[in-house]
Amino acid sequence: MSEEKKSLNFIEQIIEEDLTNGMKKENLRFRFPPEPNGYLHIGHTKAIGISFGLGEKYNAPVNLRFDDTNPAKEEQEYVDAIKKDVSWLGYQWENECYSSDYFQQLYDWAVQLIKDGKAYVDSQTSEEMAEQKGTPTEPGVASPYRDRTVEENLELFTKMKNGEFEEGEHVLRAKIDMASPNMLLRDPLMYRILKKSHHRTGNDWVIYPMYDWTHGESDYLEQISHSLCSLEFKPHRDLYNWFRDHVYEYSKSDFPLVPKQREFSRLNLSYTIMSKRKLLKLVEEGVVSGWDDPRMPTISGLRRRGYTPASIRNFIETVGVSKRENIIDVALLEFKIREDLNKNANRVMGVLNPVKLVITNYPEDKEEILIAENNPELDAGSREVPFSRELYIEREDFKEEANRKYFRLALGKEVRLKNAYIIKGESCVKDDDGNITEIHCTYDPLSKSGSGTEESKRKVKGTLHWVSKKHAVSAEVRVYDRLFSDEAPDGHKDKDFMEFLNPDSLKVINAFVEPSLVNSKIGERFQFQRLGYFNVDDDATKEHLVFNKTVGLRDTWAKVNK
RNA sequence: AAACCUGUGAUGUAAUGGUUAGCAUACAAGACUUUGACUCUUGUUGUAUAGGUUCAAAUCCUGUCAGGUUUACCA
Repeated sequence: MSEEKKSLNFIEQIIEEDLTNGMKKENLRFRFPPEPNGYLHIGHTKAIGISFGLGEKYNAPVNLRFDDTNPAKEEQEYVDAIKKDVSWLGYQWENECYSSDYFQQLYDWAVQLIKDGKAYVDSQTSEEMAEQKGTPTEPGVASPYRDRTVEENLELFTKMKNGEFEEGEHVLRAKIDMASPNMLLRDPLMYRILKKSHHRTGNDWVIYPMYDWTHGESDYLEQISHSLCSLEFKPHRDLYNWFRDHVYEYSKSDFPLVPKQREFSRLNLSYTIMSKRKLLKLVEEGVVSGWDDPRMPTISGLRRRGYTPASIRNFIETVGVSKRENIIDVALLEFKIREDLNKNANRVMGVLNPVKLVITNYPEDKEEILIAENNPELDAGSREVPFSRELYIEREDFKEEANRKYFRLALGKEVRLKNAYIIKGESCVKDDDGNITEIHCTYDPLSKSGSGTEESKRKVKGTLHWVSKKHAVSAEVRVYDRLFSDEAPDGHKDKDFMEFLNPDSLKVINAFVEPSLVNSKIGERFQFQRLGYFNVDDDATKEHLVFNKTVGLRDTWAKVNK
């Protein structure tokens, strides 16, 4: 535990600096502010990890705030899903907040701004306003309504609030600077009329505050010390500060602390997309089965896929925080889940691509119960696995002839059956098309695993997993591949991300697994030895087992074999 | 040719002017192995570029180049 050696990321450095400049540690407060218009994805876990991580590090409160200022897109379903996902990741929020709870306060402040000549009602169309806005290189021009009197503005704004106008007739704008090089400062909108029911406030309001007017003030009301967001909000910072500084003048006695916005780069993962809008499209077009499809980069998808909260948190930790654009190799995420599951998942045997193996010198009616260790990494005990004359092994684990690089079963070659005996390939049976239907072998009765005999200690190069044919339990196994075939599916200007969909991202297999798995529970995770990590899918029932392949084991042989 | 932000191996990040630029992943070679896994050992690749300041620059300054962001009644 060398605390002093651990380096700080740039946000931690800012906080440390604020602390040395006199900010009290008790005043540290953070927030995670999702809009409830979709499910959380792996990209959000970075933001979650940063703010909640800071909360843990400084023992400071972190609010979960729903940024719900657009009734057209937000739904309770998403609120529930977001809360579930954040909790599942293992974070606890101090307060559950809603921007919509601040609508009245925001309105009151807006009225004050109008009275101070800092805001006005504009009555042009959005097209007209867009035209006046100018471009980054040319200044904008003032709206003809910019100099309305305070009285007129007040009257119009009140009528807007009272629902006396239709959508689009008027908006409230902050009066800042139409010539600012920062386009966001060219009299940004504060309110628009939206005659839609809100998931929390119902029909109480027909004017809704815009993001910029809402977000910073919500931070201020909650007395957030550091408001952390992603880089695309950097240009908003000037506006954040403008609003904040005015509101502070109105309310500093009640709310003395001034929040500070800082920006970090968002997370991008290779071979996937991270846009809610695009993920929604995958769901709506039925490309995936839902937001929690195991191929989705959503938290709910990863959860269903078999990822653990710890693996995701470790991943985020390793990725770090900076201000540069990045694409993180999905291999790192896979490493993190393997690392966790290798340590914690019990080992079992299952055969995904079965071929029959007959041990010709094993007695017809004999059955044995063999002992198999659950997890060599842990003291996780052992289980019983039935063994008999006829087994299933993987089709890839047998070749009639093989070179010395091939460690598996071949005619005349020996391998060990995991937890069982050493066998030797003798012959195989083929159908009319030349496909192998049955493999015949002989076994060495003295080589039984753990028996302590000389024969049992013999080294053979290969070890195969297997399932006793008579005792095998059939199971549906869903094998996933990446959803997109391109490293950056939405990184092409000339091509739509849908063009890169991988048609083979899901394969459904009928497999045979060892009988101990009939008692497995939904969500339970296992290592299928030599194959990978699998978990029990939500669709599984007692009668019909369903497994998801979380991730394969690292496979050096597959690389050599290519 | 606007403003702002960002450039460190393949990827991500560290070094906060001061030893051979560290760590993780990835990749490669080997050891071990009743999982071709895990673990262990070893190895390859890097400070965008040109100047400047300094005894000393990845770090500070200037130019160049490259990438990103901003022109929603979305957040």
